[in-house]
Amino acid sequence: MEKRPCNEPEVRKGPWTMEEDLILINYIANHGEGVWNSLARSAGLKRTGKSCRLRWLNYLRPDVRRGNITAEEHLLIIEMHAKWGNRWSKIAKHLSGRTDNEIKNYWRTRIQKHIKQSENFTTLPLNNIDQPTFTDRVLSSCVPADHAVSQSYAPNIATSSFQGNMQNFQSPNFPTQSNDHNIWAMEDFWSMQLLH
DNA sequence: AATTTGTGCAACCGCCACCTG
DNA sequence: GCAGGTGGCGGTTGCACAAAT
Repeated sequence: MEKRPCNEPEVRKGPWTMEEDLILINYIANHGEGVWNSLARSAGLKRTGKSCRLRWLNYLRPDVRRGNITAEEHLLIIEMHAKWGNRWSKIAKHLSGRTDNEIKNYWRTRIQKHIKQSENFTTLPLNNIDQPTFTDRVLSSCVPADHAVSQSYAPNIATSSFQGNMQNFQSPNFPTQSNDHNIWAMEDFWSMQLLH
């Protein structure tokens, strides 16, 4: 057993449970946001204020959108990152319902990875590059629409038992498939982003 | 079928700026 | 002006799951 000073409150870390989510949502519904440390204490959560704030802003807020980044959002992220660099919160403000954390993850896992791959390709002698194959790689490596729909869509919220417990709580809207309208080819994105 | 490797993402950490007494 | 508390931000880590072997 770990020893902890007896006057130091127990602090939970790691993944949030459904019960904790419910407590936080209900508390905020009744008392509003703000002063996160005292909120955590008052709500009876064994979490830091920071942890509560992060959980609320990134996952529990009713207006948070999760799931696939649309083609339009993808373009915006690239444009704004070119303009502002890693100012994720600033970028997130221009993508309604998206969080800085989500954009940051998206950039690192999809876009940055792709750019690295492309850099490796460009270091090859030109006559070694099979152009169609290169294009295929670009197309397949980072297509927003290829995300599994709701692949990780707020699993706690998505469960029916959770929704059953949540009166007056609107679950976030699923983003519409970008392919339903406005079809973009990845060449459009990367020609804009990589070639200048 | 079992194991290893790669990937995506939720959550934490550390730093800094701002506010208040 | 200073110290302590708090919020906000970007970077990093750890874990679960998928894909490859």
